[in-house]
Formats: sequence, structure tokens, C-alpha cells
Amino acid sequence: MRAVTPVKHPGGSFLVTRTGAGRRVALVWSGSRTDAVRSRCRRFNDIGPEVWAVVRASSVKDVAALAGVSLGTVSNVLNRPDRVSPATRSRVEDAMRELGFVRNESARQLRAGHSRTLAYVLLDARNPFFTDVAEGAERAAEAAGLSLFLCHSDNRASREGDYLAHLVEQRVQGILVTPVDPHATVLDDVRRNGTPLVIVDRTRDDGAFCSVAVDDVLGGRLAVEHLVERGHTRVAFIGGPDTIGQVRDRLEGARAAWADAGLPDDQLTVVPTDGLTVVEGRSAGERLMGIGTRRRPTAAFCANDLLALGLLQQLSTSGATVPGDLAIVGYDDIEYAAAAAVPLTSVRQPRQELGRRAAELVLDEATNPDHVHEQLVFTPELVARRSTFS
Amino acid sequence: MRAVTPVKHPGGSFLVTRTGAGRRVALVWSGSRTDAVRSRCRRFNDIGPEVWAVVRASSVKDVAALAGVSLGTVSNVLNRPDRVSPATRSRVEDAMRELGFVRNESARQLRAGHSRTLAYVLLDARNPFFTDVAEGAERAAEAAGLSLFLCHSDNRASREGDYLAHLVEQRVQGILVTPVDPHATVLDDVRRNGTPLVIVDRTRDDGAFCSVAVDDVLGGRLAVEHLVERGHTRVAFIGGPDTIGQVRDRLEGARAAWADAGLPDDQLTVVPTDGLTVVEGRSAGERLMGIGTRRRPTAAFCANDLLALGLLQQLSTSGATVPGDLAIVGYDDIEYAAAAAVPLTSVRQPRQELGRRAAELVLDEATNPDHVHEQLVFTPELVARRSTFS
DNA sequence: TTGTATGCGTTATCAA
DNA sequence: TTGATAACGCATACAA
Repeated sequence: MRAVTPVKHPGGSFLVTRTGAGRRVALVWSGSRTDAVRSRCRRFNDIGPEVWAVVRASSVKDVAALAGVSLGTVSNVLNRPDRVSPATRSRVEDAMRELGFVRNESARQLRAGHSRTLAYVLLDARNPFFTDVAEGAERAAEAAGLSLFLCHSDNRASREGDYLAHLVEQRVQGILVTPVDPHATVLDDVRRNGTPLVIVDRTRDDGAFCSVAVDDVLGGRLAVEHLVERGHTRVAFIGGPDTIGQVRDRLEGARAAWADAGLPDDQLTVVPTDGLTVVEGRSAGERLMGIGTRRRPTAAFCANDLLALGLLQQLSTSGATVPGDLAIVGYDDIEYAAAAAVPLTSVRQPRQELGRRAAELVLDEATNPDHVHEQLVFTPELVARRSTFS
Repeated sequence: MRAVTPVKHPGGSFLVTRTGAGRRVALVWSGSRTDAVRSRCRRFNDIGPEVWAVVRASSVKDVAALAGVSLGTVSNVLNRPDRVSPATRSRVEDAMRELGFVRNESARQLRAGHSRTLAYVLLDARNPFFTDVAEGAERAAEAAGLSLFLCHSDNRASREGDYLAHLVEQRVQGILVTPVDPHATVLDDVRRNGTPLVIVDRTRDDGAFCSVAVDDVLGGRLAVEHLVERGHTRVAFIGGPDTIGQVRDRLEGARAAWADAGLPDDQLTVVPTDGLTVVEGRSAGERLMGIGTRRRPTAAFCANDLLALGLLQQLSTSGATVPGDLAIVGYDDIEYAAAAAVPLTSVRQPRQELGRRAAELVLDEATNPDHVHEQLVFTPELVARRSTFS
């Protein structure tokens, strides 16, 4: 079998085709007439008994030549087929098939001034919350005939910055981003450049951007109200670091509900963590179980489900029962929450809806001259499951 | 605060700026001199007392004009700064800052013939296996100075096809893909067009593509050998549908190990599922526990960890213990496997390594004329945890 | 060291 | 209905 190796070369995209030994030139271009290919040869390169032929990817010009029409007609077939007579159209379409023509999006975009893509720069691809948001955005993009590219910043500001810069250079239609820091100037840089940007799952007080978020204070309140209703009077809040707005807000809501119930401050313990992961949840569990049974909280509210799952696992390892020894409320209601060994009570956020609305907002900003920025705040709801019902 | 709304318009990327009521034209362009902006005005649009000014995004030409140099010099500052005298260079850089110049990647790409991006089209963004593969690819891309875009096909052939077509039109440097069907002709279409493509976690027997995969037959064998060593003589294989190559291979390995151990065929039960998800795992658990205790398997080998987690949850709900009533081996060793209520024994695949090597292969195909396709097969290993140790 | 001219592939306008 | 032509923004070869 002949090796057919595509390479890239200044001036276009090329196909390199190699002959068998002995022959000088062989143009391998599956399904095409040799002469059509030969016209696109740029460079022949002798290497001993073999010869490389460098072939440009076919363009509208090549198609026009093969079909015996003008370049403008080919473009018409592509963009306004109704303006072309059926006979010539099918001749052009045949030529396209024969040459394996694919429209060059860079050229189209250069001409059109905009691309046909959205992007979502997300913090943590391993957290199902973000992939669910992405799914919602994906569907909205699909409905608008656009593609959605996902970029994983992995919680690193430098990577986030690289991605944002690249996307702006690409002139994407719009960017959704869950930023490492919503107040970082990189976001302003994007917008100064005219690329619509929507902040997802974070907000900024200055109203400079559209954003979609969930009322985390209310979420924290719902969680703790539920625990108070279930009769708990010693509760732990597990989460951190408090540089994360979500964590601060959920704790604030928790404290408000606690105060409203007339319970003493010191019976709402804060167990800080260094992140919102399963591993951190286990470590928090160890610390929690280290407290003497008399003073130990009877319930825990975790700042997200991953923490809650880690906590659950730690308890199960150490022989404690849920909710008998400790009731648990998580946050996010990811798929694994319902599927945990003890199904988790959790605060649900409308994740797909978040993504969908974010995509719609960014498209509005991209296309509607009368666009005004909106900060949408969604309402969370508590989903009660076995982890809080003995 | 004035509304500054970016819009898109044929002919370039634009910023629309709106005046306050009463004045006719206001050019809002933060940090720029008004005259520099005015030169880029294209269209003024009276709407009652307000006026829209349509402003083109700045190009090298604008920068050159503002800096008082030629367009070529600006390009040199961008691409070969050493060829420019320090004085002019700083003048040009000032102008760039002032105009908020951002290189137009479409134009650069059109000229260069290739982009600076890779893409990974993955099956299921919710499955941590794929995000870990993506992370490995991401790092390799970063090392090569490229960006990696993630595209989520969500197991749908049509969406996969849309993404592949779009990526080919974009002339990305290379595509990694875990395809819905590795033998589908869409993959051949991509390559016929000269875009390097590497198949991830699947293989194709015809050697038409590079691929990276893991020896699933060996993985199945390892799982069952482990269970046999632990003394199990009635084992269930849980997984499906068997249209998935992985499922077939893992079962094949399981059967081979079973036969090698001299155990009777009918004591290796197959419990088919409709997918590899947590929900399917629970449903399989129900069926399994429906078998009378005398004939019921004492161990289960699940085709992936999500199934195993679902199974585990089902057992725990119904009061059965793991591994006492049923030992469990999963596959993939995702993070949640170790973090499960009963830590899961699982077959680990070198996920990040898979992604890294795939990215390297696609870059080799893109840049090395002597590239030959390689089908890499990695070796899995068994990670023993509590779910198989009573 | 800097400037000029050309082409990348596409689309749209206008003339035939 | 079709064809010729001019941009879009950038990078480079070559001329000054």
C-alpha cells in the first residue's frame, strides 16, 4: 500500500504522495483524474529513486477549471444554488466530489468577518457540573447552526489567558467563560476587542458583562433550612477556599438560615477545605470524625457534591452510617449524587439551562445592536434524598 | 455608563458605539485617540437623536498608519522583531496598544495554510476517562505551542460528523477522535482531505490511521484472573451493547482466562446492558440479585467503572455487602472508583499517556514527511482494592 | 532597516 | 444565468 501522507506547507494545505521505487512521479489522489491533480502540483522533490509531489488542496478555482465554469459560479453553487441552472450545478457538484473539495473556512471567515463557532472556557472538565452546562450551551449553539468548542483552563489563569487570546484572534462569534477570577482584566481585554463574552456561574458587580449564575446564598439557605427542619442543632459547613465566591455565598446563606432559626452561632461549625474535590471531602471527613461524639455535628452541608461524595466515602470506611451518624447535604446535584451508595440530598442548579441561556445571551450580544447586558440569576432547589432521612 | 456593544458585520469585526442623547456622534474606544478611531469608521447610522458609528477592528494597516510606518514593518514587529530598529519597534508597539490591535488569525491562517490548533472529538464528556485522555493531549499540545479544542459528540454520529466537517474546513493541524464507529467513512473523508487524524481508544484493522488504544483483551483477562485467584468459581460479566469493540474484547479476555483456569463455560454468566452508565449498572444489579443465591455469581466483572458504581449502589440499597455477597471488578480506574463507598478494584488504563501519545502522533503526521502510521497498544494493569478483598 | 507588491480562498457586486 | 473583479488581513519576497 502506498503511503499517502498529508503535510502542511506555507501557501496552503498539501498532500504528499510517494511513488513506488523505480517510477519517477505518481499522483495518488483517490477518485480523481490525474490531470486535475497535476494542475495543482507545486513542487517536485527528487529523493533518490523516489519523487515527492506536493499538491495543493483543491480550491474553488480548481473546481471551476475542472467543471469548465467561472469561479463565481462555483461560489454560487455553494451559497445560492438557486441562481445556478440545474445542468451547470450538477457539473460543478461532480467536480467538487471528484476533487474532494472542502471549503476553506479561514478564507470564508476572513471575508465574512466572523466565524461560525462559539467557545466555552471551563474551569474543570472533570466536574460534571461544567460538562452539563456545556451540554446546554452545545444545544443552543447547534440550534443556531454554530459549533461549540470546549477549552479546559484547568483552573489555571495562564491557560485561561492563552485560550482567550487565541479565541479572540480566531474572531469566534462569542465566548462563554467560567473564569478563574471574574474580575481579572483578561476578560475586559476580550471585550475591548469586540468579542462578545458571557460569564457563566460567576458574576461581576460592575455590570460590564452578561452573566448567568445561580443564587448561591439562597442555595445555602435551602440546605440549612432543610437540616434545621430535620431537627439538627449542630451542623458543619464543609468547603473552601473562601476565595471562591460560591463558597462564600453558600456559607452566607447557611449562616442566615441558621440565625433565622434562632440557633447559636457556635453550633454551626466551618470545616475549611483547600478545594472542592472528592479527596478534600475525605480529608474533611477525617477531621469531622475526630471531634468527640458529644460535640460533633449531626449533619454536614458540603459546598459541592464532590466534597459530599468524599465525605460519604470516608464515613463508610470508618464504619459510620449516613444519615444515622451524620446527615449530609451536597450541592450541584450531579448525576453521581443520586447514584451514590447513600443517595445524596443536594441543591440542584439548572445546569443545562444555565448553558443554554448563556449561549443565547452571547449570540444576542453578537447580533443584536440593541443588546443590553443582563445578569441572570437562577433559583436553585433542594432535592431531598436518603442522606438526610433516617 | 455608555453602552458599547460589539457586533459582527460583513467585511470585518466591528464595534458599535452609541452616543448619549443629543450629541450626534460619539466614538468610544477606550484608551485610543479619537482620530485613530475615526479613520476606521465605515458607516454612520442615524436613529432618531442617536447615531451609531460602525468601526472596523484595527488591522496592521491601522497600526502602520498610526505609527507612521509601512504595513510591512508592523508585520516585522510581529514576526521578526529583530529586523526592526528599537525605536520604530516601540513606536509600533505603542500604536498596537493604543488601538487594541489583535492579530486576525483567519488571515494569518489563510496565508500560512494551517492553523495553530488541534481538536479532540470525544464520545462522552461526562466520562472521566475521556477527560483524562483530553488532559494528556492538552499537555502535549501546549508543549507544541498549540491550542486544543474539545468537541463533544455525545455518542451521536451526526454530531460527530458535523464537528469533523467543521474542523476540516477550519484546516486544523490535526484531529484526535474517539469515534462512534471507527469504520465509518467519515474518518476516511477527513483524511482524504489531508487533515491528519488519529483514532483514540479504538482501532481499525486496515491500518489506514494512527491509533492509540489499550489491550482490552488483556484487561479482561487480568480482571478474571484476579477473581479466579480469589477463589471465585461463578462470575458475571456485566456490559454491553456488544457493538462496542471494548465490550467484546474485554469479554473475550475474560472468557480466555476462564477457560485457561479450567472452569466450566456456563459458570461465566453474561449480563448484557444497553450502555456503560451508572443507571445501567443499577439495572444489571437488580437482575443479578434476582438470581437464586445457590446459582448466583459470587463476583462480577463490569465492562467499565460507571457500571460498577451503579452495581455497587444497587447492592448497597438492597442490603447486600461488597465483597461479601458479591465481589466487583471495574474497568478504567476513574477517580470515583477509588473514592467509592467500597473502593473498587479496577483495570487501569494509562489515560493521560494515551492522550499525550495521540497528540504526538497527529503532530508527526502533520509535520513529518516520512511519517508512517502506527497503531499503539498500551498495557492495562489491575489495581486491587477492597471490592474484591473480604 | 524600511517600503512595495503580491497572493492565500472566499464572497459579493456589478456587468455582460 | 454566468463571468470578471475587488476586497478581507496578513506574511513574505524583493526592491529601495
